Amino acid sequence: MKRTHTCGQLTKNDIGKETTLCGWAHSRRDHGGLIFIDLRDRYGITQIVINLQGVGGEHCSPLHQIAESIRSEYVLAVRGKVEPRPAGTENKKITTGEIEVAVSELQIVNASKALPFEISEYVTISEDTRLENRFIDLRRPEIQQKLLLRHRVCKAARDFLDKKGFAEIETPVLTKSTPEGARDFLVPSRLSPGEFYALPQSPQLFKQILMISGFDKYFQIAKCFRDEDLRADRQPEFTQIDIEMSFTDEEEIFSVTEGMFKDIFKAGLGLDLKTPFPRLSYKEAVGRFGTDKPDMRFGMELADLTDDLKSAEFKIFKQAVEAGGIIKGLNASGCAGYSRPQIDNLTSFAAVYGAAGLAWFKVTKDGFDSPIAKFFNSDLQAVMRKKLSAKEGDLLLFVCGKPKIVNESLAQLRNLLGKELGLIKKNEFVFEWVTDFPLFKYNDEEKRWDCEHHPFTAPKEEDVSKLDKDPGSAGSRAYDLVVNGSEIASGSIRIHDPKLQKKIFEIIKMTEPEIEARFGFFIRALSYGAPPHGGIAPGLDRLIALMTDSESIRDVIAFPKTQKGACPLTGAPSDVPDKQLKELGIKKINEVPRH
RNA sequence: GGGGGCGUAGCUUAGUCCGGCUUAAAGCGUCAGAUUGUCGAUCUGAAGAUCGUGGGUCCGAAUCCCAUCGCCCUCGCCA
Repeated sequence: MKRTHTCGQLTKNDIGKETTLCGWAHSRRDHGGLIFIDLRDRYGITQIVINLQGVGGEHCSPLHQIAESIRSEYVLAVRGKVEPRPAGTENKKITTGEIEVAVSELQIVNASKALPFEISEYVTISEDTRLENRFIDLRRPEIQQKLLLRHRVCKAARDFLDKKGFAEIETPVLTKSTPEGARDFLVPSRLSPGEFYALPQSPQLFKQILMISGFDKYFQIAKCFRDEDLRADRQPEFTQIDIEMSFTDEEEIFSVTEGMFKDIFKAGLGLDLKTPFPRLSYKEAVGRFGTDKPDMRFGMELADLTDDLKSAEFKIFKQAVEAGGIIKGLNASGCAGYSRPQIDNLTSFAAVYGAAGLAWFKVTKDGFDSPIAKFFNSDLQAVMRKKLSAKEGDLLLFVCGKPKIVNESLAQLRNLLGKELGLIKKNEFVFEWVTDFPLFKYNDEEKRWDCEHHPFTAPKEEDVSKLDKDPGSAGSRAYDLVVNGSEIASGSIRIHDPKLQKKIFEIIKMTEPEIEARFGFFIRALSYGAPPHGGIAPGLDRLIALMTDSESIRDVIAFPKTQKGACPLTGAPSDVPDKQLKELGIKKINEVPRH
């Protein structure tokens, strides 16, 4: 039997039609002479009815026997007539709920063993079990909707970019290891024993070479690989919508990206995004929110009180400022009622991000209530109130110390409080561009400069002259797109001058032979007429997780890995036969016995 | 590498602090039977558990101790 309709398609407009449906037996409700089966496919559920009276059969009729033998998740093909449900028995929860199919022919296409877990919206199954049985888990409509949304987003991105003249070009998955950023996944080469390919962390160099080759506007929905520890929002392989263009500038890249996101949100969620997205500089973002990816769905901005409070009689603040630190605070509005344990929780939360402590002040009608209030005279208290727009009933929280720690811990506190205080609306997406990043950050451990973004990012033109004497003051032409506190895309205008590219490598303390060995091919490419170019790469997995309100990107990846990088379904990674290793010239290190 | 949480029938959990009325309990699912308007169907009955694994303490361990494995969150890491 060939299906004529899907299980989500038939409505009262189809009443009277003959139809053939194929799908899975979602549930069976057996009333003896009357059997209902919910037939499910990815489009929906249609109730089919096997009625003894209707077909003039008896309990032992073949049709009835087949219906009785059906179990959960059997694959069925049914032929029958679309009929209205008797008045009062309509199911308003499903789109096909006004009709049912009276079965005249019923075929079990394939049986199913009893399931390891129910496909039901009413039970939460542990992720472990779900991933081990992903073939069943992926039948859950909730997951199917997420993957189908992912498809619509990819298609919208492709269609948009195609319309704008971008060409999708594939780049290698087996490529050259260019460590410097994340750890590479390595693949041993059989034909060159002892040598390795690396899986790309991104198609960065290839897309730049495509620009050099004149492809002008490139994109690729590209798999990227990084061998680092996993998180809820980090998988060892992930997908980017990788974009690069020549003869371009920030403005053009922003507008292309904004147009693409407009189409993506329309196609994925039916939402109309307002463009252009607001912009703020790195400096402003860190100043106001403590982070370069602020969640701008709510306020609660940080205030810098370093100069105001360094004179207070409070030793901890004083010492922190003398050591080159800063003092910043935020106003947890309306939280003066927090108990000591609640505040202790906030303190230990901040401690996770390195904060040595949390100074707090409850604003009451009699002034500040805090164990350390006595160290802050009324003038200082007035300044604190003013800078944080505090009113009675508020709770003021301060962290002092190294700027990085103060900003990071307060930014995290702000996010936590934003959630806890219900300042965040559901289904709201607030976009912002963060621009004007510094080009370098200092690496204390290795006593050298590191690239803030990556070494192919162009410095601000006016800062090129600063590179020699004061690299730390140089700005970059990098930009991030942030949505609801998540970095959702990152990019830059690139370096197209081979001499400048070499200089950047030198600043990050790469030696001439290292540069040659790792990036020689790329510098050579830049030397043959490289056009100015730049691009951006939205992370698809995080974007879909955000759009589907998923806790983890594992929910928007069909076959994700666990925290140890394992695939519970296939059992990867796994041992391989010695023969395979031998061919690759690889020897196992004998396990050293313990004791 | 560090911190935290979890692991008990196929699934979801209770029991674990404070060892013994536990013959390890329940709901869902499964299996058998009944059932003509259900849609998380219902009713009757049944089967189903190395309490993650290994070791130890004890008269006695799901429960206490040690080790180990797995999963999740997180710091570091992720140009």
